[in-house]
Amino acid sequence: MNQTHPDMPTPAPGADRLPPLPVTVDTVILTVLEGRLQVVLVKRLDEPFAGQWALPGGFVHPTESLESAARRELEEATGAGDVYLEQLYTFGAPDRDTRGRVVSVAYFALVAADRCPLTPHRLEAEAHWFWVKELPTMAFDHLDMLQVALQRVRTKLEYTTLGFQLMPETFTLQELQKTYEIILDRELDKRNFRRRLKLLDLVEAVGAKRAEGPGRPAELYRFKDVDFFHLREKGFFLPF
Amino acid sequence: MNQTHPDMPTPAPGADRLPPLPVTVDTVILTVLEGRLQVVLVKRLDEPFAGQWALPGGFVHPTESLESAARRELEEATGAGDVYLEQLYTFGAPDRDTRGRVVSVAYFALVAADRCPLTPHRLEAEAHWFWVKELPTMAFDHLDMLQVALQRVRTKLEYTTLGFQLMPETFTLQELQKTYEIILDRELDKRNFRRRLKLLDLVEAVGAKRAEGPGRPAELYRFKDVDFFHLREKGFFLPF
DNA sequence: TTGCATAAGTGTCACTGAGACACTATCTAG
DNA sequence: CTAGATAGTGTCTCAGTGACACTTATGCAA
Repeated sequence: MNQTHPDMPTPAPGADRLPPLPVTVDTVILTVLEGRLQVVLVKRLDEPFAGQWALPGGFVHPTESLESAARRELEEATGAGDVYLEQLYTFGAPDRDTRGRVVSVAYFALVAADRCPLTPHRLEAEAHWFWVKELPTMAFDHLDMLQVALQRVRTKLEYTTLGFQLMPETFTLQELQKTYEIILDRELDKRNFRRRLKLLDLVEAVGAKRAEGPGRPAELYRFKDVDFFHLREKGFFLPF
Repeated sequence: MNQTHPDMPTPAPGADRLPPLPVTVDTVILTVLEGRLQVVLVKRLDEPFAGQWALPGGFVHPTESLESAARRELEEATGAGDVYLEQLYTFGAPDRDTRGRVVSVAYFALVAADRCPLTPHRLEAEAHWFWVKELPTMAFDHLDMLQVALQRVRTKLEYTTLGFQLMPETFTLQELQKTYEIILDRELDKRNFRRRLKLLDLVEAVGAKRAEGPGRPAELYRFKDVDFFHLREKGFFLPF
């Protein structure tokens, strides 16, 4: 065995101690807005990559957890608190920042469009929603982060209740299906989709209807309180 | 928006720069040995937790990637190179190390028993294989790391070819099934298991047989070269 | 008010994969 | 050559999935 042992003091002495590294969090904030899957990017002011777009991120403060740091970035970027947030992957290639070694813990967040005060028009110049199919050049390895996030979200959408995070309190089944379709980037069958929801007992009608222009008005639904683990035991899947 | 921007120089100046953090990797090294799922733990020599068992780990060197660091720890601990290694999760609770803030990127590895030169008897005193059902008290949050690794391995076993990493070059179908059973901690049906293998076209007979004492000798198999993504398209699952 | 356009909502059938289950084949050792 | 041990194989039932078309409820314009 070797004499490098796990974990060492921050300021404390240590013979085999190596220089500490800057640690940042970067957050992939996703929403469905205007019928498109969109991500928040902020414009960098400083070098390197000044003027380019990047994921919102920043340093981890000494006293906060990684998730707290990510949540702080999230709130600063969108104003939305109490949002679904999940650790994605940690990027630590030695050359990922041209200035020196920086380790970045990436998170992703799903924000319901109605809980997110930002729209493309209300945003200040330095932050914008971007359609994930129409991205600008991005700084660092942030495009990689986004790709990983998209893959993770699409995969988890099919076997978790992740998609619910993007819906408002009440919604029509068509809206829910549309959200799934936008994220998965393919069409789903209306009847199969609804059969599945009924089978898993995930939603309940609130008893009201909503008319969207002409045509029969749609029932409004809300999510039932389902505990995730119970669903897993029932063989939980949502592969529409 | 705020003025903390993603990523900052290591030695370079910066107004909003925060103190860098020690970054370590810890590796959950798993194998199936003596009919049990086992994990490598090393005995700590220094405080804190001196004398307790911990996952092999250490500092990330300035010039190596996170995965390289994990692989280095892996080789130091087991002598085995060219092993399946995957990033697991990053642990960064402010109080996870009593000496100060340390961020640890956890990895897990699957080592085929026959490629791993260690056995419980050949190991030096300070490192041992432990049955995952009979663990000593562990330092830091390393028990959490192990739990996360076990869950991840069990989940991925069912929809990837992860289990193949634990098999020698050639093997009998019973040995393969046994490996799956040990990791999943439940019994599998022999015929369903084999039907599945045949259906997915994952293995091929090498044409030789092996007699294990009395009884009909077993066919020897090897894994076919299968590309993972092709399998996913075919709706890849291995839920035996 | 009528009817036309629009969107919501609903059921069936065929196929495939999964789980449960028991016997036959091939070898070794005495 | 016989007994004991392990390897290897097929069927049936059930549940979930995908594909598919018509009826119902409303708004609006003539």
